[in-house]
Amino acid sequence: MSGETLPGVEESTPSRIVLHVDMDCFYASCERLREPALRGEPVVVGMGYESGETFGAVATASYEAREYGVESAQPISEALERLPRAGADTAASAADVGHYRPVDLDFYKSVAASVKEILHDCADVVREVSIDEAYLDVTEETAWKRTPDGDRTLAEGYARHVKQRIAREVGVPASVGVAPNMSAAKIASDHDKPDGLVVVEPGDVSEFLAPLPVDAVHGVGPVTADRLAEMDVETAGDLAAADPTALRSAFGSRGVELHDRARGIDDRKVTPTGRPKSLSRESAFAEATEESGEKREALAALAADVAARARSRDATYRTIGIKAVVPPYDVNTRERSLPGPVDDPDLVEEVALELLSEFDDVAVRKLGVRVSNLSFASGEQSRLDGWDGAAADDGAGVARWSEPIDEDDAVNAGPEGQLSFDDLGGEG
DNA sequence: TCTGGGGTCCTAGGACCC
DNA sequence: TCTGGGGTCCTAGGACCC
Repeated sequence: MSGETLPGVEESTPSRIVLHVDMDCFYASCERLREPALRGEPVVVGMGYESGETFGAVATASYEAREYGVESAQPISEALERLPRAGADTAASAADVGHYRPVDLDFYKSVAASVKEILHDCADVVREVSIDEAYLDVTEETAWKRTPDGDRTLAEGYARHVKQRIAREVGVPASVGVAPNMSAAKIASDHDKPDGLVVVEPGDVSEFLAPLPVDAVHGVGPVTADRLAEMDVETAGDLAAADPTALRSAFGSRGVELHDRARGIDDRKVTPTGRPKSLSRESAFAEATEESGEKREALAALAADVAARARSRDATYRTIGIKAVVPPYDVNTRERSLPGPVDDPDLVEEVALELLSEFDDVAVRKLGVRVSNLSFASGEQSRLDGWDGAAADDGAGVARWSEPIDEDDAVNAGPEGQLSFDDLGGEG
């Protein structure tokens, strides 16, 4: 029922309308965009994969490829066992082959930018979560009211409009979820992939969620799902009915949050995409290595890369860290904070190598470099010039600075933002 | 499931300060 | 001096997400 509030929940404002837009197997869709012969065929996009090779991991598998058991994050070698490569001289029948392509992130970003243009055109507030996913608050653009024939809500029509614009103007499929909050919208978009459109009206949220497996709730991963199962919590409905005190003692504040989500309660506002909190780069060795020169060389390259990326984004950093993954899979992190923010590639390398020295005598399978405690002190003005001012903090409808930069603060350059407006969309 | 890369948030102990 | 409490920062690790 339109406008109905959840039982027991004080709601002074009318229900919001949140869209979650999730591009279907986005990388594969992008490959099909420039190679239409791939439409309807099994497509596998591999990262670290090169044409004709067997190394790398699956970044995205099209739904056709998934039929063969190809999954995201799978080693390419394993994917190839389940779905041989087209064109290879295998014994497989011509019908049971897949098309393997290496990741081409620059191209995907260009496609994503077109999609995001449409999204920003359709909503005042857009939160871009990743290259292929975004939340839109469209409360101002449409309504939960039903159409005169009573068949559907205006919100559904609006969501269909967004979806069709993406399909028509960009040419890639999207699944869209519509609900009165972010959590439910996210689950709704996931509910009927690919090319889905699922609307959950206010008042129907708990009922919609109840039968779903508990890990459909955002924030419930394998570890939490196992622990919940031990508490006989298998579905979102079970979670909603669980004792919040027990959840808190088992999971802390997160437990309470998950309980709320399962009950259809999620008061988070859709806020524009913020600035990054950290920048990192990591890469795995073909096999674990103990050789010092190899490790140092790899780490130095990662350090240079991260530093360059920070500079290209006008970011300074106060903390430099490394990650060293030791077989079988022990993730070690070390970091060091500096007295003040810097933009200094040599220092990133120096500190990273110092931190690495602790791992001189052990074999590592993967290394990473990370900078954090970021500040964005310069270059904002020019970057804002391209902005049309449509996006806003808190949905207030105006772009604004929170406070003028204070000279003293600027000198001391604290880690937290001196400016509180949000970036339009990173490097999209 | 023996595992690729780029992120976010939370927790928890210790240092340090008042 | 063996001893209270609150707050913040730093570091390491863990869970989760796409």
